[in-house]
Amino acid sequence: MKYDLSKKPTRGAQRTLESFSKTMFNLLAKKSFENISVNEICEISNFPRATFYNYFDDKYDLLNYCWHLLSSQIYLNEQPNETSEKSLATLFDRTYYLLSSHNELLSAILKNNPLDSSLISNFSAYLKRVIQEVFHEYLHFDNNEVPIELVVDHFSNTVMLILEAIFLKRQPITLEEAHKYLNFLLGHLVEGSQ
Amino acid sequence: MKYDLSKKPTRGAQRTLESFSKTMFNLLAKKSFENISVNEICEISNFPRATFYNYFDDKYDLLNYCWHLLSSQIYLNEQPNETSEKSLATLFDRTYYLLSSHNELLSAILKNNPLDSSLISNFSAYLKRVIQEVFHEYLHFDNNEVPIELVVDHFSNTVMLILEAIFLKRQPITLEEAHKYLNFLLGHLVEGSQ
DNA sequence: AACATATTTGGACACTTGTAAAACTTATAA
DNA sequence: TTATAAGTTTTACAAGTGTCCAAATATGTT
Repeated sequence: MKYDLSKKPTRGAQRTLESFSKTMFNLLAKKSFENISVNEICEISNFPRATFYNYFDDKYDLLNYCWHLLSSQIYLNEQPNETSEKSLATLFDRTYYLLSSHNELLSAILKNNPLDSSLISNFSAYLKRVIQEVFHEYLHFDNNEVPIELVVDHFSNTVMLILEAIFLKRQPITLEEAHKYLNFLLGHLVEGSQ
Repeated sequence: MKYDLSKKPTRGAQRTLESFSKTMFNLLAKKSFENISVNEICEISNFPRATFYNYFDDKYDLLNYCWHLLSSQIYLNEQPNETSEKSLATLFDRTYYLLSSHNELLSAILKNNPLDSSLISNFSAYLKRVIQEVFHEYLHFDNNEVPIELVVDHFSNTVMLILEAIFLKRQPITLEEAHKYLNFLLGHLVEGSQ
C-alpha cells in the first residue's frame, strides 16, 4: 500500500479511499475479480489512474484494503482475561457475526467468483491472518509438547474451516452445530473441556 | 489448461511442455514469480508466445502444471486398506519425502519469493488439494458427530500445517517430532490412538 | 487571505497480455 | 507421392499495466 494508513487521512484522502473501495465492492458484486481492471475502477470512481497508483500498488492492494475495512470491526470490544475455551468460542462467535453482517455482500461476490478462485482464497487467507493475530494475543495455552505457534495456527485453521463451510461453501450449519464441531475437533486441547 | 493432459502427448508436445516447465522452475529459482513474464519464459524456451498460449491460459496455469509435475509422484505406491491412524502417518510421510526430495529447489524458490507471497500460497494450496484428495479416498473415518468432509479437511489442514513449518518456514523439526505434533493435534480423532 | 508544502492530475512512455487468423511445417497413412 | 490432419509460427491488434514528470490544485498553517 502506497498510502500510509497510520497517519490520519485528509478529507480528500478519505473521499478517495472510500470511493475506490466502494467501487471495488460494487464491482465484485457484479463481475469476477480477474475481469476487473484498474482502468474500470478509475472510470467508475471518476479519478485518474495516477491517483489510484498514489494510493495502491495494484488492484490486489486495493482488495486487501477492502478486506481490511470489512474485518477491522473484529478488533472492537475485545475482552482479554478469558480462559482458552472461552476465547476460542468468543473469537469464533465474533467472526461469525462479522460474516453474518456482510452476508448479502458475500453472497453476491460468490455468484461471480468461484469458491476456488484466487479472490476467495485471498479473502480466506486475509481473515485467517486476522484470526491468527487475535488468537496470538488472547489465547493463553501452556504446554511443552508442541510449539505455541503451531497450536495457534491449528486453532485458526479450524475456526476458518467451519466458517468457510458456513459462509463460503454455504452449508446449512447452525451456530449450535458449529460449536459442537469446534469442540469435537479442538475440545481435547482446551482447558475446561468435557 | 488449454492442452489436454489426458491424451498422450506427441514428441513435440512433450518437448514443449518440458521446456516451458523447466524454464519456469529455473526462473523461480532466480527471481520472484510476479517479475516473471510470459514473454521472458518464451524467449528463454525459444518458443513464440502464441505457442505458449496453445498450451497454457497464462503463467499461473503453467505454474499449476509445474506443481502437478512436482506432486504427481505422491500418487504412486498407494496402499489402501490401512487404518485411519496408519494412513494419516503414511500420507504425512509420503508428502514429507516428496518435499525432501525437492528441498534444494524449494530452498531456491523461497529465496526469491517471500513466505506470504501469492506464489507460496499457491503452492501450499495446490499441495493441500492433493492431500485432501488422497485423504478423501483412503481415510475411512466413521462418526456421526461431524460431516466427514470437515474431518478430511481438518486432517489435511493439520498435515499441511506441520509440513509448511518444516519446508516453508524452515523450522528445524525432526520427523519424529513431527509425528508427535501430529498425534498431539489429531490423535484423539484417530483409531488406535493412545 | 497568503503562504509553503503536499497531493492530484493528465499525458506520455515502454512494456505485457490474450486473442485471432493466415501461413507454414511436419509426420504419418492412403 | 500426395493428402490430410495436427501442431507451430508469424503477424497484428486492442487493451491493460505501472512509472514518470511537470503543471495544476488542494491543504493546513500563519
